Amino acid sequence: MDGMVDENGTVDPLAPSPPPVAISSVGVVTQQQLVASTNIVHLTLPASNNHAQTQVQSVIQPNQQSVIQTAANIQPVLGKGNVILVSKPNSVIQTPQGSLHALQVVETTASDDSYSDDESPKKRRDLLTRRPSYRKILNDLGGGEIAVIPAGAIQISSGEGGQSIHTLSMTNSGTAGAAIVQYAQGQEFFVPVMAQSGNITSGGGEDQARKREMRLLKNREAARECRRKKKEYIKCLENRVAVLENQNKALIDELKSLKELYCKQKTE
DNA sequence: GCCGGAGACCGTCAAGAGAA
DNA sequence: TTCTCTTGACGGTCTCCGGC
Repeated sequence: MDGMVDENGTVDPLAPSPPPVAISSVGVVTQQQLVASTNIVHLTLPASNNHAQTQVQSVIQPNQQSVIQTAANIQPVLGKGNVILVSKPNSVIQTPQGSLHALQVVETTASDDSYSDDESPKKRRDLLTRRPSYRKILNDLGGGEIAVIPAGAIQISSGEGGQSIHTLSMTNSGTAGAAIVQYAQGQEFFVPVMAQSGNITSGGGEDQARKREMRLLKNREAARECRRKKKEYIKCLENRVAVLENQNKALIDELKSLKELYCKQKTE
């Protein structure tokens, strides 16, 4: 999706992504979530007081400088050689030639095999030219699991040894077609319910109407999902714009100071 | 309060792509 | 070839806001 920069420096968000990279932590990075094809990485850095943690967002471009954007000001927890602008709402950590010692960029082999060597040239070209669907983007972003769930409450065990059980409750599950599934922390998603086998009629007109109803219901839900993904995608792009603008600003500032330094040395 | 424009959201249709 | 999924396009509804 990103990583295609034209001669003007503009990034084409619809351009295909390079193979994703994973960030392994060295020291300060305690948690990371790889957002693969957009190459946006969410990191959680320990704040200086050991209480709060600081969310940062990074855009990793394999052949370019990396940018780390922070949602809030962070303390300079990284080693020497890094440029950290903590006075601005969106800080930038520049890593020219790997000067960001806290992070290592490593190639992954497991998360994406779409660039394997035995791919046909045609398929490769398709991958390079075709715009990925929002679903693919969202899957790359780490979400997007779709499940068909029977009516009733579901418990999910996410911790080791059965700790941390979450309960999903389904509302309006008695209505035909679908139910809202509510997650414990207020998140909701919509699950179409499969037609019960006893209710399916074999009559011509009625069957047609039922089929149409099902199609409309599915499409309605698909459209809703598509819009949601599109919004998320646009948000992602906006974040990226902000990150790149900050990077641009930082580079301009750096250039300015280097120029001044050069002029000073020249006059001496 | 009323009206009109803007923006957000929704449902539906249609076309294209990919899977079966 | 058929089916399903995804998404752009279109029109409708609702809400908010500024002007009158």
